[in-house]
Parts: sequence; C-alpha cells; structure tokens
Amino acid sequence: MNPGELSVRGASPHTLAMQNFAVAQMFDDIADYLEIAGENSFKIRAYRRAAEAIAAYSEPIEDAAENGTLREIEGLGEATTAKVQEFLATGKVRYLERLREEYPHSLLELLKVPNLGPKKVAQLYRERNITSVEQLISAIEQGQLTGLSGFGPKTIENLRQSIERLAQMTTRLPIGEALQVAKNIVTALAATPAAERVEIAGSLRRGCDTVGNINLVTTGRNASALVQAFVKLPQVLSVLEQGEQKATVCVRPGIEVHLTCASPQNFGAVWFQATGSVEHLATARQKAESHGLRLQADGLYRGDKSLAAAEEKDIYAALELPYILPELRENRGEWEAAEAGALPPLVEVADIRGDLHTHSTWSDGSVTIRQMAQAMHERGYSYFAVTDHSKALAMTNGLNATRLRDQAKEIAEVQAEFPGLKILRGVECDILRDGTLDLDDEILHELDIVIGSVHSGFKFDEATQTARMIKAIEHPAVDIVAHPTGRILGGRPGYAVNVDALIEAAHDTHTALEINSSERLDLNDIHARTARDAGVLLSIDSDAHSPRMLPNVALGVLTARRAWCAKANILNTKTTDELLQWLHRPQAKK
DNA sequence: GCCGTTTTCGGCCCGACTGTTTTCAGTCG
Repeated sequence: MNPGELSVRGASPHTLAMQNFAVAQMFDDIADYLEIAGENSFKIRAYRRAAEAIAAYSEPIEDAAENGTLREIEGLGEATTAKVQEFLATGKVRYLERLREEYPHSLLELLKVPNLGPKKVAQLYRERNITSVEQLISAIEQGQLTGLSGFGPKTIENLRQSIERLAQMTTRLPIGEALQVAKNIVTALAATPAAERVEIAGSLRRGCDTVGNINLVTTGRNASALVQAFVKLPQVLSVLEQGEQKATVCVRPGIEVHLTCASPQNFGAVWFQATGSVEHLATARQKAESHGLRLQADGLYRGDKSLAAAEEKDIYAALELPYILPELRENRGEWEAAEAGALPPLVEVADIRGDLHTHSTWSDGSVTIRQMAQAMHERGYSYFAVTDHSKALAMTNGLNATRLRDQAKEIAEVQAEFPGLKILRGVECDILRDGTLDLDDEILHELDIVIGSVHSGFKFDEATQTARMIKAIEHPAVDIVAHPTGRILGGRPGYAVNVDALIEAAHDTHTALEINSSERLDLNDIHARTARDAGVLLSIDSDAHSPRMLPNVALGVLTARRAWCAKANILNTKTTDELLQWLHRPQAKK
C-alpha cells in the first residue's frame, strides 16, 4: 500500500483521525529509510519523535496546520512542519519520494523481521539484491547467504525462525488497532443515509486479543444502498465480494471487513451468528434443536416459520436462558453457568478507580508527573502510581535509589495540588537475570508500591525463567508482577515460562498479577481466568508513557471480562483506603 | 533534525547480548 494514498482518501470528514495516522506513518517511513541509508542517528530520532508527537496529538493535525500552530507541537521543527504541510496539501512529500526511488518500499517490511536491523537490510540489498521477505526466504533456502560477512550459520538459522514467527503474527490484527479501524468504518457507515444501525460483531466484539478480520452487521431500509455505501467508503482499498445483502472489502493489506445487512425483525439472530464463537454457536444450535427450533445464519426458525429475533436476548430467551455477554461466548462453561443462573457479573471500565503502572519523564515517559496527575484527575480516578523504570533499564534512564528519593519530593509537590487524587510512590523494578531485584530492599520498602518486571533474559529455558520470576514474586517488597509472559501483540511471543506456577506463587504470597493494557494484553484471557479461579488478584494497568495511553485500560478490562473477572477480582477497583490497606497486607512471603 | 541558548552550534539514549569475529558490529530493550 502506498501510504500517500491514505491521506488523499482520508479527506472525508469521518476519517480525520486517519490523517494523524498517515502523517505519523510518513515520518516513520522516512526514519526507516534513513536508517537503511545509515544516516545520523539523531536525525532519525528526530523523525521518530515527530511521528510520535503527531500520533499522540489529540486533535486533527490539519486543524493545527490551518491554525498555524504546528510549531507549537513539541518535536516538530522547521523541516518537519514543512513536510506536514506539503503532505496535507499534496498527499506526498518529495523528500520521501526521493528515498523511495533510491530504496524499494519492500525493504521496510524486511526491517520488521526480528534480528534484522537496518545495517543488515542494507547489506542484503547491496550485496545480494534482496528487497523483500520472500526473496530473503528463497535466498536462505538456496544457500545464497553463505559467504556474506556477518551471516554465519546461527544468524541464518535465527533469521529463518524469525521469519516463520513473523508470518504467524502478522496475519492477525491486535485488538487495539482493529477497534480503531472498525470504529472508523462504523462512524462513516452510520453517517450514510441508508444506515439505521451499525454494529461490530465477530471476534472483535467478543474482545479477543487479536482478530483475523472485522465483521459488521447493519440494518437499513435499503440493503443494496447500504452495501453500495460500504464499498465506496474512503477507507476501502479493494472490494473482494459484493452481493445484495453483504460485501467484503480490504481496508489494509490482509485485513478484510465483512458487512452483513439484516432486517430489523431478525437483526438479533444475524448479529448473534456473526458474533460467534464457532463453538458457542454449535452448542446454541444443539440447544435450539432440543427446543424444536432451528438456528440459521439468517434467523431463528420453528419448522419453516421464521421467529422474530430483533435482539440477541430473544435468541437466549427462546432457549429459556439468560442473555450471555459476547465476551463469555467461547464454550468455556458459559452455558452451564447460564443454566445454573450463575453467570458472573463482569468488571466494567467504570469500576476501575486508578492506574498502578505509569511512567513519567523521570524515565521513558513523555509527560511530567504533574501532567500525568492532571490526566488521571480528568479521568476521575481516585489514585495512580508513579512507577518509572529502575536503573538496569539504562536506555530508559531508569532510576536508582537517589533519584527515587529526589522523585519523592516532586511527587509530594504534585500531591499537594491534587488533594482528591492519591499519588503512590512506586517503581517498575527490573527482575534481574538471577531473580533478584534491581534495587536494594531499603529503598523498595520506602515506596508505596513495587512492580516487578522482566525486561531481559527472554531466551532462558522455561525452568530457569519460571524459577527466576518466582524468586521475584516471593520478594516481600513486590506487590504486582507486570506483563508476566512478556508477549507483545503483533510484535513477539512471550518467553518460555510456566504461568500456572507463577499463579500458584502469586497466590501463596498474596502478590497481584497484571493485565497489561498496552500493546501486550498480558496476562491473556486464558491465564487471567486461571489466576482468577485461583483467587489471585489482577491489576488492570495502562503502562502509560503518556496520557493518551490511559484509555487502553478498556482493552485490559475486555481481557478481564473474557477471563470471567468480576469487580472483586481486580485490585484497582478497590477504593483508595482499601488499596492502601491491601498494600500493607500481611504477606505470606518466605 | 530539534532544542536551547551563551542566537549559531553542540548535545541529543545506554549497556548487554549474540554471533561473528580475531577485536567488534549489529540488534534489542
């Protein structure tokens, strides 16, 4: 896809947010090319910062361009401002066009292969004329890399495995991105005259952490007009299928959006079918049969007679069951629970009273503690924890004991300005390779809250990794273990670790485990369910490095709901007093 | 390329690991 296209297509008023995305992408592309070109690393960082600044900008970037306030955005200077304006005016940037003439666009895909950085990509291009992942695979298979300096047998084997893993991960879209894409289309479609109701269905509605494609269900007076409007949306790159009642389009390479039009009378039945899961539907069909009913893709039937099912609850009612929420529809016990009248009450975003994992400019966060406090206050939170990185993570300017004590002074000042918001002194302390913590006990015990995290040693075998993490869980100072499996959606799988053993240790030591709501969603729904069943408290945190990441907790809440979590299973639904009491809990630590 | 400032240019994000080397380059967090 040519990112330039996005901007031209993005001119519709319903896709303003896409402009920020497209402009940020433009700067990221420039940075990628410059890396391959071996440019000055600070120049590259300047372009990355510009990309981040625009992605983080909360208003449409074209408004800032019109108002002449682009330069006020931190990270944009003379050169980048000019490029934003050129891009908005023409959909192109000549500087980037020149880079594209020099380097094939597919080289940027190669950069996404783990263990393959800009230097090696440039080398593969110069010395073997390899310009794409496909060509790299074939070169490896045909032994064309042997003799290339820096590419020994281990490196080549690592690359082969990296490409395999990458292929597995890029076929599915992380839920955060999928929701953005879907909401954008829903908004645009809902604004067309033909639409009455537009709803998200499929795995996205069930809150799965990644989705293969996006499903939408609509009603409207004129189905074919709706389909027409859908395939003509500015986001659509190509139309894959088009009928009277449904259509499938491609909105990003590999990402399909299916639209099904339903009549208002059977909307519930169609939405139910389009939501899934396959397993939940199979059980539903069996139960329908035992009630003398038939569930089909287009509705609910008794014999040949179509029964009205305008809402999903009509389907469950026909099965003499209470409504089952989409997040539970996985055939993981929801039918039995529904029959027993024991469906769990699920935690909601509104139950979250604070955020226990956040960063500030003291380490790698992009805003000050004061700015973060203001954002927390605006969200209506009762408390939040400042948990910057510890010194082992040197790249993030991690804190030692001295700086943590200096930080305490600033926290006290900001605390005085926000009397209704409890600001906890914390740290995200690295769990070192041997399972000890990066800071000594004296400073850790001064803090209100300590998060333990793994940021190194990803290649340990399972037994070593598990023992290392249990050692940290057993440390008396550790309150929460963050992102316990280390996975990044669409980025990397987690390290090898026995999560059941971690959960057991967390249970024995009254330690909470995190559902990290950033691009990780770690723990995932399955592990979180195990933790919940074991009575381990879960903390749904944003891991925010800027205020714009705070709303991500909604994704963590979805994961918790898929794990059958109620409010009581979540640490940060506690009131401030309850939380402070918990932080002083008697710990069965060894 | 951006920023801050001493308004004209120097500083900006570091350290460990891996695999390849034969003393270090590349990648990653």
